[in-house]
Amino acid sequence: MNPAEASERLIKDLRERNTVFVVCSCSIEYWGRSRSVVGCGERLVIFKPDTTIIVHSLSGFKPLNWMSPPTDTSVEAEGDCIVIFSQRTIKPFEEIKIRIEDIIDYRSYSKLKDQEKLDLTHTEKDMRDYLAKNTHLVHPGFRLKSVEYRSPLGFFDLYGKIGDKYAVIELKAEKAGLPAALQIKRYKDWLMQNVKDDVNAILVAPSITPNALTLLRKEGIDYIKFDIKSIRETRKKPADTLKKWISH
Amino acid sequence: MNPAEASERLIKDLRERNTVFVVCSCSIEYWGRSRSVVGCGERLVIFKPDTTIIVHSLSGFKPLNWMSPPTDTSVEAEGDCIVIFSQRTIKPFEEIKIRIEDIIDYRSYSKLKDQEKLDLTHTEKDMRDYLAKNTHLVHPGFRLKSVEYRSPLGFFDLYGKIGDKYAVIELKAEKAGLPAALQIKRYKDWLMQNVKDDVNAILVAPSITPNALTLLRKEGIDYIKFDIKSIRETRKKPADTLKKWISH
DNA sequence: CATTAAATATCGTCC
DNA sequence: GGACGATGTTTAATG
Repeated sequence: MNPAEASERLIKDLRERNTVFVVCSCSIEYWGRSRSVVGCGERLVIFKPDTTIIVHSLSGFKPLNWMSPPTDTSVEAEGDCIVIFSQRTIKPFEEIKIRIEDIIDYRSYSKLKDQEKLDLTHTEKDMRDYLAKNTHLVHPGFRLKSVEYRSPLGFFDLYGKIGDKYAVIELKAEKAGLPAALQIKRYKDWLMQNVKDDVNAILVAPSITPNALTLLRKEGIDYIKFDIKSIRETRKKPADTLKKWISH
Repeated sequence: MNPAEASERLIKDLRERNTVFVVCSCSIEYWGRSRSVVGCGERLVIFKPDTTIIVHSLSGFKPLNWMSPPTDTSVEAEGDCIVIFSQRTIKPFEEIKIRIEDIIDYRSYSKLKDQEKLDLTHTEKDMRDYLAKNTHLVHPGFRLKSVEYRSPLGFFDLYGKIGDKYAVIELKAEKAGLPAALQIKRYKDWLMQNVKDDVNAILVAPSITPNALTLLRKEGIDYIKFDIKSIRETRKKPADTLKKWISH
């Protein structure tokens, strides 16, 4: 398979929206939100049916380079190389040029199917839903008025009253840091200025950094320890399937 | 290749730190920072030499599931399936179980090599370096004292004086939003409380959201439009290589 | 190891 | 399409 043939095959595969996997030596240039250049090395290039392009190096979670769909892509042989040039067709406009110098393996797959959706739980959204139904865990006297209340300063995760006082609740599914503390501080400040002098503010999180806790103390904001992971066991089992493994 | 044989081969490949690429029908469970479950579908599974595991579905940039290194992984045949169980050996501890029901393609590669490093430019760091050398672009009278000044509230990108007044400069390489505006506001507030009454604060960014600009106006903070992409052309060319494409 | 901030962040959602 | 916030964010730098 010479460069011209390889180009032809890739063009055909991309046209047919096949999934393509190429192990190759390549160099890459990227222009867009930032710019990047990398010299020749052996990498894994993936073309997905939705026109996503991903280039993985041999280490780490993050791709070396990538293009998010929708992209337009051209392929051509250029001497001993195959040059792939791809442009994103919506904002932010981006471009990538992959110059393949040596194909180590080329695989393509048609008609791959995946109907299943990922069921992700124990996120901040789950925490919000759970505490909205179990308001006593926030405070015995908390009366919920609104979930995700849209204030000019941002969303109040939970908003309501405790006795006569308004109460704003900020939730974090993971350890709360300074940004979270500052966030609820400005919610409290805003409420005290614009709604009523006396306001309850509570930060709910599984843990908190010392700096954040100090700030809360100073500002008269409560911290409540709560971990959605320890409460919820709503995880579904993976769907059983009737499909059998076919031995060859 | 039956499940027992496939397991053996995968175990061998993982032991030898080969790069492995498996196209298969699989279901996946994840426990860790959150939890996820997904039923059986056709996906691309990548095992990297550094023990990274990535599962890509047929669309989108983001993997369906993944494990960041370092991980320990076990593989075993279980009836018609191959079950891969992997645990992260450092914090945060995480686990993934991939149940492969049908292998469509199995490829492994040894001795892949990639020495090249990505050269990324036009980032905030580049912008900082550039403006530190061209302070007049921030303000004709700006005298730089410190880059990345460590204050109790965080880093001041640029810090110095304009005339008698202290000046704090916050840089954004992309459009500045509310978070950026709030960030420099609290820098300014802190300086006015702890250093001196009168402080210059300037946000430098290529563009800004209306909300953020309104807040800056209200707070007496200046906004300067500056785009590092329009200034810098420091991008290197990809390294030429002597390696020739070998036609078969 | 914890904290902090940037990132080609990506992604969803609401306006 | 812009703006805003969560993310299994990841990654790097630094104390």
